[in-house]
Amino acid sequence: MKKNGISKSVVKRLPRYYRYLGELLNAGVERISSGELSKRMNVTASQIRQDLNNFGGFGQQGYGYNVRYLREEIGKILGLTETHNMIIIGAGRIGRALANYPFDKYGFHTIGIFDRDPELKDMEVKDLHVMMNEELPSFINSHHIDIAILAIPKESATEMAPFLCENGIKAFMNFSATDLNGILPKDVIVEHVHLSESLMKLSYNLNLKKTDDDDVS
Amino acid sequence: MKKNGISKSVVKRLPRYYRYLGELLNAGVERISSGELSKRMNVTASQIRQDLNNFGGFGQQGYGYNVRYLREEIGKILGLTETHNMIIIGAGRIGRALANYPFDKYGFHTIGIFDRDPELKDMEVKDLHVMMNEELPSFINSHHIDIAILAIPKESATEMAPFLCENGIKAFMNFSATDLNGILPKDVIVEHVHLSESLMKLSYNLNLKKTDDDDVS
DNA sequence: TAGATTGTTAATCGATTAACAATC
DNA sequence: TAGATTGTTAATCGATTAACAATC
Repeated sequence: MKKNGISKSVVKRLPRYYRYLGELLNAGVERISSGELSKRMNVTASQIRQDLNNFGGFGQQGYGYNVRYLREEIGKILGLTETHNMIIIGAGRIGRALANYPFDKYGFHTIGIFDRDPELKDMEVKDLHVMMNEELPSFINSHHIDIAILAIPKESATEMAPFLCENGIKAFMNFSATDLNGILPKDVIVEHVHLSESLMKLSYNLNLKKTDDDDVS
Repeated sequence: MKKNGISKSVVKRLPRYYRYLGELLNAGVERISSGELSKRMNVTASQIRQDLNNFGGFGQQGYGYNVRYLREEIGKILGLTETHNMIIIGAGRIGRALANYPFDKYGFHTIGIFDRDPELKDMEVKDLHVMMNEELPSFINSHHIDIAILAIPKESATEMAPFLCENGIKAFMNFSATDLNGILPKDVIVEHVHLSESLMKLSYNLNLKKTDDDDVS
């Protein structure tokens, strides 16, 4: 197995580069130097060059980087040249909102949304109809699913995630308040979105600022 | 101004400690050692002790940490002892889903939801009625708002965020695909939730795994 | 060619882990 | 008291920044 030499910090920055390059492209900018980009993105030019050179030399001395080309290359690295099929587990407000979210723009297509509540069966969500959890195994079996989005409470998530793995799911975007620790095969990929914890970080910083301001006065 | 000596990496872990301690408390666990907690959380015991000792000595040699006490102290550090009022900008699916999200559990109360679309005016969302953006200044003025959640597209966000700052907002939870770079006062706090970029990270890792698997076969 | 800017090596900085004396 | 486990210092590791030779 090829060892993965790229650090998480670098990978986390790739989508951000991709986004800025997209904006530049839209603005009709043809080329950009690491120095210019660093100013826009509020990072060091050094970091940009280091990050990119993990994957190859995409620039040219004396010229900089071709915006379109660099964006395409980062897209390839991120796997955005292929489309990804997703299912959403949970047809509550969050699940439905995510089904309507414009992920298609980047090739992430939601092709199924599931719930356990019979009341929601067949409910129309975007261009889909809510299916029951019992239908999951056969659906997964007959479609190629890359990602399952868990839009359910943590109790359901700890139950559903292993079940989905048994049925072949290899990657999750998890909105529930659990890390799914120790209940999934080690090769399964999980991306957590802990909304409450994001608010807590905000709260911490607000609290900090308040204390600082008090010191000043 | 008291300089903030706590690193972002540490702060990011605090809500997670808080969550695990809450689970332990619910499970009736009275005390826990850094070693025990480290196993559950998949971090080193050293890191836990280092992290906590940034804020004070909450443990006791030979005993460990009292779960209830430690959780309370982390709650204080995170500012969860006070309630926070929030407004949601954007009454689309995401905005409405967030209005119904159980943030109240941690003292984050949504007291207003706004949109620019007259069609949505007065629409019922949870226990609220959608207000128009024009009403924002007077609403902010007559209520104490800690956080504004931006559940709008990036074009609207780059317009609304500075406007909200002018009207006294000091912290944002930003769901739009922009960093709001350079358009806000430096003391304003922003927490970004870039959902598309989370999917891209997933995609990167899926891509990586696929390549690795190919090497093996 | 001269100027600009990359790719890359070396230096610095910060975060994580290890170790252990203090102490409950 | 002896055993356990913290708080904290020291060592290691990794990530970021600086510097500069290569080169377009």
